[in-house]
Amino acid sequence: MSATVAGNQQQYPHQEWDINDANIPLIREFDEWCDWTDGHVRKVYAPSCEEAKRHASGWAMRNTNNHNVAILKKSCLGVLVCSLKCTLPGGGKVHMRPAICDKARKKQQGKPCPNRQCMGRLQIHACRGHCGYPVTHFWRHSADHVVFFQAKGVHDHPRPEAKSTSEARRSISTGRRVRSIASSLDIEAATTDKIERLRGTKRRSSEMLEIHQTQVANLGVNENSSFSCSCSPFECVCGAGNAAGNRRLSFSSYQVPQHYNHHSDLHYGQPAEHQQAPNHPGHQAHYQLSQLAQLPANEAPNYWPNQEASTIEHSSLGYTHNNNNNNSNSNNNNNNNNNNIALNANGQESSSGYQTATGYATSGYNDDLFAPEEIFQLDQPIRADFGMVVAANNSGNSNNGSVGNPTTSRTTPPTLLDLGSGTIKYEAPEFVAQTWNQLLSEDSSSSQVSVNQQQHDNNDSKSQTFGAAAAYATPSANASFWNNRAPQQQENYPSSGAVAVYEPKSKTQLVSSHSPVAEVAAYSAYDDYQQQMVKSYGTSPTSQSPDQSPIQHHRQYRILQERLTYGVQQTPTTTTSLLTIQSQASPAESAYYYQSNTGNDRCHYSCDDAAARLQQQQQQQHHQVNVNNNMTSYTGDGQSTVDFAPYVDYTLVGMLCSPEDEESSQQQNQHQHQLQQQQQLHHQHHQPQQQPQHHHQGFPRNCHAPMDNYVAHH
DNA sequence: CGTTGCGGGTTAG
DNA sequence: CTAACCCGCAACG
Ligand SMILES: [Zn+2]
Ligand SMILES: [Zn+2]
Repeated sequence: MSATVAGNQQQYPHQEWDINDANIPLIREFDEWCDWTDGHVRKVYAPSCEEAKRHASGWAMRNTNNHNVAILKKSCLGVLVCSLKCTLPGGGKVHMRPAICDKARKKQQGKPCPNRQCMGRLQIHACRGHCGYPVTHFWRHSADHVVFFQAKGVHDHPRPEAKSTSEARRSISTGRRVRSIASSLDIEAATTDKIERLRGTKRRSSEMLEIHQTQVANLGVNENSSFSCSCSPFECVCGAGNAAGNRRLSFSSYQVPQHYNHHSDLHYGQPAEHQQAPNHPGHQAHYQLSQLAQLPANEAPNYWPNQEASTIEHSSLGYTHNNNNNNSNSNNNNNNNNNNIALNANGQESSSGYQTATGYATSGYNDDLFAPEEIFQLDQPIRADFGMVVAANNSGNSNNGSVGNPTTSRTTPPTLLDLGSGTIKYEAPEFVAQTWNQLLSEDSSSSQVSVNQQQHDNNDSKSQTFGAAAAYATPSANASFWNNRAPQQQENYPSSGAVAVYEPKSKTQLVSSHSPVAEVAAYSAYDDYQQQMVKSYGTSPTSQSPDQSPIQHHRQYRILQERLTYGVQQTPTTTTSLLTIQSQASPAESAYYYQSNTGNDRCHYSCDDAAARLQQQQQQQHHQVNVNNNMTSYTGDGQSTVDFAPYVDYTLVGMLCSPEDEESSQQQNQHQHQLQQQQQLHHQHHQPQQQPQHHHQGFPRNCHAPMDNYVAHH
């Protein structure tokens, strides 16, 4: 993960910093941008990182009032899934992006499933990854515009489609329908992710889109293969044809050039082995530096008060720890957080695993699938590409694949790590050093954990860190050690538990948010809903089934239009299990997991802290890690893994429509779920997710504990 | 029409 | 005391 903080820390357990800390850690290196951080993660982004400045995330995060001016807090809205949990033709699952705005989100719920064949409705799978509550992201800016990011909790749901995708869909929706939007979605998702990864930082939505397109173009439909392009007949953008061969190329174009973006890039294509990517430490760093200089202070939000950069602490690292902490929530007080955790890096993403998993697969090309809007044709192609690649690499698995992609996938389950990042820097003092002030804020609870993390990071991190640091930093130090930690998680796929059910009619509630409880209810409802569906149609609920009755078709048809909007995703979840399977790469790379952590972990970490940390470190590590790694093949990054998978599926997909595919994907999902469950078992605390808890019930405490200080504004 | 931030206010734990 | 949420407002695109 992240940037390295000044030396010590990492090496030492504490290293970590907390968002609430009064002092800003010195940073050596900046982390590379990660859209899909999962788990308790800490990252430090360069002032030049646009995504960071925008407080962006692949996850649908909405702003939440923590009454702390200095720290921006956001909570996860989860993902929109099909009430029937159908599998897309491609094997993927529906995983649309929830609207950030409450009003818009409400409208999304209850809409027909994008999968034409499916009679299901969209429902929100609320995030309960942080002690039963949604995963939270905290953003703070130092005086020098360095952006500090801290995430708490591991997402217990698949990744929603990329923002760009949803945007595209939206725009499109107005328009026509192309074929399988759904599939597109899936694809896109996959692709985008991939792309992003490839690019690394860049990605913005716009970029993303572009990429997709290009890719698409390149990819084209596959020839024969399974996919056909999603483009509308008239509008085919992708160029279908070629796909495979091109695919890579296309990618490469993007990716390649860029340095690696760490993970992404290379990984993709490559088989696990490559995983690593090149490190290029150097340049990035450089640029960062320069940028830093450039940036005006103003722009940045003030989350962190400026402190200036001082050089600072580095060593301390521990810096500081937080004492001060603020909490993110200001409401009241501040406490401190305590410690920090550290984790490592790499992972950044880790969690996602499930997501990834899903995925992809297929894509759908099926026309069937989608509905009207489908717009995204592009995506599909893309995926294909990816998929292709992946497939090649991994081939075997159909799973999700995972492997390859970083993007989606789960990446990492392994990854997780939280912390990790910060390091203090000595070195580049200039940059970073800062002190924060503290603002307070919530949680940051993290405290303690000292774990380290780095390793993961390493891998991931490798990529992540940029240059400068790299250069000097002790590489070894950080990385080496390792031992530490990196937690990873697996994916827990959420069983659906969380999902809100869409209740037919009435309620369209927004589930997402918060209370764990609500969700529960949903569930049950959900089941009912399904039953109903079944009865009605007689056929299997899921759309998938090839055999639909005419009637169904009609319905679907109708639905399609509605769907336009929705996205589908490929089965992400599955991945996890897959992942495990996979290959893995060398353990080394991968991160470690914390299993425990993962799900619960988070809480632990944040919440429990110390204990958690210990456990994590020790335990997790390896096992998990390995697994993860393997899975991913790709490398380190968590993310990636998953994504690829889809591809793999892809091939399979060709068949797409066939139910089978779905099944496989489902299976995967199941696996994930199982994993999750297992994890959960381990951690009872967490309960929240599984059952319905009502609000606060359970976990919270655990979680809370950590927190500490903050300031309150008010 | 939707995203992003802000911030007042409430409330469960 | 905390933190999760609700809700409205405003700027922006
Ligand atoms: Zn469905
Ligand atoms: Zn989430």
